[in-house]
Amino acid sequence: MTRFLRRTGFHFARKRSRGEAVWRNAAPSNPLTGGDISCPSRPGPPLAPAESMKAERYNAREAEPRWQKIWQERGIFTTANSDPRPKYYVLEMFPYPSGRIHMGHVRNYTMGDVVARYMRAKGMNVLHPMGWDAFGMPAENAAIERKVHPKAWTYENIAAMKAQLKSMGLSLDWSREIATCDPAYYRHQQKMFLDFWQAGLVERKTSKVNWDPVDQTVLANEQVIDGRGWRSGAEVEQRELTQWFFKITAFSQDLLDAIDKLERWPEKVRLMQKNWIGRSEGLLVRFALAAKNAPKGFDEVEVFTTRPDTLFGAAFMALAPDHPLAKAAAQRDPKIAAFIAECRRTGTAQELIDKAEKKGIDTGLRAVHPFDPAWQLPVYVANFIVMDYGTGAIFGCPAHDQRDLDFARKYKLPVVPVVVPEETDAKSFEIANEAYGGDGRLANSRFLDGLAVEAAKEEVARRLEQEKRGNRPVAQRQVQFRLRDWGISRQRYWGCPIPVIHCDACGAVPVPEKDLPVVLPEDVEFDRPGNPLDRHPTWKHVPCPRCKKSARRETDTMDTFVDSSWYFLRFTAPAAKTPTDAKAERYWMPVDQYIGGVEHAILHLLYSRFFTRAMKATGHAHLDEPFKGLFTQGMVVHETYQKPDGAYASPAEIRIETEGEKRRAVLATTGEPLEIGAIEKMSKSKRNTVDPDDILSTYGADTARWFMLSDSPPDRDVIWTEEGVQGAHRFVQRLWRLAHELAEIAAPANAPRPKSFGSAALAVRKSAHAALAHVSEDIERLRFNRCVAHIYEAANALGSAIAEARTAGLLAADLAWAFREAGEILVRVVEPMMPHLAEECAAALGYRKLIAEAPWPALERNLLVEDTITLPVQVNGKKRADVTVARDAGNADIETAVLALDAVKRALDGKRPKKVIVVPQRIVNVVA
RNA sequence: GCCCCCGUGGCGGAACUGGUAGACGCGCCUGACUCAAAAUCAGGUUGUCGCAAGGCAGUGCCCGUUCGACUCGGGCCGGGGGCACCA
Repeated sequence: MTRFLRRTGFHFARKRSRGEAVWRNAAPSNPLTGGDISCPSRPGPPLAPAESMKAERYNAREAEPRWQKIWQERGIFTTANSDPRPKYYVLEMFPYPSGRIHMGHVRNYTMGDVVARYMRAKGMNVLHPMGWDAFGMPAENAAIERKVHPKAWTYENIAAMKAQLKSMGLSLDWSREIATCDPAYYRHQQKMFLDFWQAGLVERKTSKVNWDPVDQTVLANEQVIDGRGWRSGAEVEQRELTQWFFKITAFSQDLLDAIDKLERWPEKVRLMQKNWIGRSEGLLVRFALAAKNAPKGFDEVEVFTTRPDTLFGAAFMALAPDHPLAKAAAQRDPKIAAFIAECRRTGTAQELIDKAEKKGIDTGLRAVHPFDPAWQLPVYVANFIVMDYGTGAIFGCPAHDQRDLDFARKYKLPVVPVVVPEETDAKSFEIANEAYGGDGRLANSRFLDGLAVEAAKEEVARRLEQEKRGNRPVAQRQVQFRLRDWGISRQRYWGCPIPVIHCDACGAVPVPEKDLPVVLPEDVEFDRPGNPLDRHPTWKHVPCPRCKKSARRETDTMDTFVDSSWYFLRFTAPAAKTPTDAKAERYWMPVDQYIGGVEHAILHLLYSRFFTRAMKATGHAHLDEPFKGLFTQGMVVHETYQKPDGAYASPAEIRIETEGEKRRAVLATTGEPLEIGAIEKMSKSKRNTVDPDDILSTYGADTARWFMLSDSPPDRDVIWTEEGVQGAHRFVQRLWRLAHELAEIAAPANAPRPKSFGSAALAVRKSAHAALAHVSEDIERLRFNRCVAHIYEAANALGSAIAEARTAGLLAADLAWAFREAGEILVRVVEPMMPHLAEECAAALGYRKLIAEAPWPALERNLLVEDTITLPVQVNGKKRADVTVARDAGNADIETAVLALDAVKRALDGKRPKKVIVVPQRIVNVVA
């Protein structure tokens, strides 16, 4: 299974123009209807499935695979790059092939599919691809635990998940499928690594990492629990390792600035990214060290501050434990060394140190205040200063920084307020246990007194910039970012090899392009911890490409976030010989609508934004921002059930019993009572998962899709309930029955449009077009729960109209025509959400083509406006009556009509109204 | 600790830009069909007073702006999320 993917690519895609279907595989045409669809799985005319069954119920299990097969055979979801229509690129975050899809996937892919099908109906050339984020640790864990090769495990999982996704009836272009573990994919990633390197966007440097000594690998921060490796339980060490980095910080400012232009991104995500990048403007200030006891080679300390205005409130200076000066001081004072060692130890237990006390030790060194040579500040080493932000040293101003205040109180340092809130007396302003971080005027600050905070910052910067010491200004303005470079080295097997060869003579040498890809060797053992690439007998040993002497391959592989940072670009031309095809990339990018979980709000999305910029810089892309529209969907959550002994029971094992409005859960087998617990994210540990396979086989894909969209706004969590699913399933059946009822009474497919419509027919048309208008708008704004409500409403209205027509006995031609129109609109607007049912209903209505290929109905706007309008009438803001007037009635006429109403007369009690407010087309308020 | 978001019936949620609060669904109640049940169909369902017509209260709590506030402003309470010694 080396090439499981058949990449047909765009050049093989069939050509077709809009509206002209090419149905090469179709069964012989029905002579009466022309290019009919027929169902390859069953003989007979197109109406067979609906008519011949004559069953009372819609059988999703039989119908869904049948339609899926027809769609596939017609290739209607295969997208051509050469299509002249405007493009629309819909993408859902591709899955990790864990082996089974979960409900979160069902929700995610359903949403994307609704958008894709809608845009297709609106005449767009839609790209809606799918692939696999196929590298990663679970495959290696499986290899260790179950002795399966990561590759075999991964591809088996892909096959299983693909089958599951297919059963959902998603309109995906499977011809573009990619798997990131395929050398055909990662070779381009290696090429880009080299290009980035050449462009100065890759760097090799040492950094501190969490090292698991048992598993012999680097752990990500989230894999360290209470200072121990999550798998091995071994105490994690801080190690200095030489690693490869992508220089994402080269784009810090641009990544920040561009966020404002991402208008179709959730505000929440934009804010999270801004905070993550964490820009702050400040001043680098050089503090001279008092000469008498400064260690050799140190005559000053540089400090970064965002509050230079508070310089006269300085009480101390503090150094990070890793600061070079702290290390120098430790060498001659064992007490300082001991303190630094203590800081290192608490360094791993994240949660605990968060609340840890501010602690420090006086080094005995003294720093000189930049504005007053006679003023010396004690220099401490402190546990709350980190080396990798700013300069690893600060000056502490206790009055205006809580941490500094806590520290000052502990070590009895002076607390002098230098910023005083407006309209507060500087003399009486005191700091107790809360630092003052607000705005105000400067005080106790010599030449700064009376200035506003901003002006004081400016004044300090101006003065210190001009002052020189040793030929350099004492201070300079600086912008700091919280964002760090992206370390991509992982001591792992199942990842993209970093295409570098280490030579003792030449250093790190790029693998020549002709030797790409560097393919993972398949003969590896997982019997020992550590990276199998590192101990592979042959793979590692290669001649240096430059000097030909024996050299070693880089055995680290890339962080899997790299794989997912450009897959959306690869989808535009998945078979291209270069990472991207310029023409296809230009046509398709950016992704118009990207849909996925909020958990990727920062890392994946920020890395992708960086990668796209880096690809632009190296000529592989034409734009900076890959995702024009982003939507983050909520989770699927479920009730939990606990037995008296605390063990959890799964939804499949329980039964809900109701007594009036009381619900209680019991174990289905024994009737043992269960406690209904909190509604939580579906997880194995709480056993509150629902298997999509069970739902799909019991109710069918359409029911699952419909329920996923119906209950909650898509960005919020949706509670999966059995009752809700059954409700969705009832609607599936109801629509199906409705279609069959309509088939009996509606006008034939090509009946001529009546010249005019009576009131009954008009009402049917109005309700259908109102639904059409609402559904269109709500899909465009991704408000799927409202689409669902409007479809319910339309179906209810249509059902009532049919019942009325039945009662009346006589069916006028105009009403029969309106019924047909309404039925077709209803089926069409249902299709993005329940595509199989829509096809089935359309067939029942005598529709001869695929509804999935039918254009979106044209909206007749004039049906949305009424001749008369009913306005609510308020008296003093409380609704008392309604008034019906002509749509274009003047305010004076409305006022007269309102004052004539009984309810208004009663409320006014014979008095004259003070005022009558008429809000056109909205409301009337009478002020008594 | 800092930043952000959210509080509406028994439940999930509607309510466009300040203009009829509770659309639609779930659940529940009543009725029809049935020997019965399921399914289906019809009706009801914010609370409260009332036989009714209708009245009163009501969108976490308090205050304000407005002819009019779920919506805007201030304060508080509760829930969720992000970041975390970021100088």
